[in-house]
Amino acid sequence: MTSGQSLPQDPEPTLTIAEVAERTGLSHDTLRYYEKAGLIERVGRTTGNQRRYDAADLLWLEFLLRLRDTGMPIAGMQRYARLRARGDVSVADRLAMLREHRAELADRMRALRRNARALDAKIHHYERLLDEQTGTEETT
Amino acid sequence: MTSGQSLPQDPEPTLTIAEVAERTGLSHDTLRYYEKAGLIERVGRTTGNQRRYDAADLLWLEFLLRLRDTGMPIAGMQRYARLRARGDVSVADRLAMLREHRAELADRMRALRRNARALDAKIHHYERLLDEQTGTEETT
DNA sequence: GTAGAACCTGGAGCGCGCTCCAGGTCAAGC
DNA sequence: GCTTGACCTGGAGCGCGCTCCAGGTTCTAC
Repeated sequence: MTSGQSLPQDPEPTLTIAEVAERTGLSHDTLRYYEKAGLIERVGRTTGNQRRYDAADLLWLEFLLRLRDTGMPIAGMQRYARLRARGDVSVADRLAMLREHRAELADRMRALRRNARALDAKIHHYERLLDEQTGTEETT
Repeated sequence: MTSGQSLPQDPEPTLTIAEVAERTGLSHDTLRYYEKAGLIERVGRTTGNQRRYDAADLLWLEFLLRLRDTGMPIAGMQRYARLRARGDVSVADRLAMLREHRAELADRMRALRRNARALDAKIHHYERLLDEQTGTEETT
């Protein structure tokens, strides 16, 4: 019933911060910062107060990274994390957030495609220009 | 021979900073900042030292915005602007920069599409989940 | 049991891309 | 010619998302 796809296997909190940093590409500092910022719910600890992450933490971090990489600011992720912490009652709100974020992403992707086409045009322009220059110089 | 498409009409420097701000969406401060940073070559001035932009300035600004909006940092734009200032001899270098930038843009767009698909999956998951919840509550 | 690496905390600092401010000059309308 | 709003400059400040630091604790290997 609980998830567990495509990841290590242990549902137990066994990953050190260094291992999670390695897997997510985040730095130790960023992981601690995200936790302090409330993006990650309090991570498990050893008796000696060192963090031990589990597979679910890793999945959640990967999701956060998806939000981040699609342009959601930390404040947005905090809002989402707070909703998530409230459990199933917040599913509708989370869905609304995701839909809105998805729509903004679509807008930005459209804009990028427009700009990419314009860049392509400029590149082609320069390619032609260079061909001419080179041709001219060769005949000199 | 000099350009002049799709824009006002006057090749003369007649646009005040306010007008350029309006057309580009940049603030007055940002326009001055870009000039100070060397992104825009010294803009024309009135005898009273006030800026007057011409159509070419506007085209260049629009191009800069395209670079910015596709993720090029200021330092990159500065490099490009310096090349441009050297004239035709730098066409090959500018082309190389544009190609590299275009390739990075393609990478980022690919990553965005991947992330967008993952978000869609999550959204659909929540939609199904919500349907179930709602259904359950209705029968209560 | 001890060395050395990994980890902890709170808080300061940084790079980026602007944005704001103070204190002045200029221009357009009356 | 005067007012008022737009503009000027140099430089300080800001919000974001980390990143670094000091000073201490814990873990691992020997």
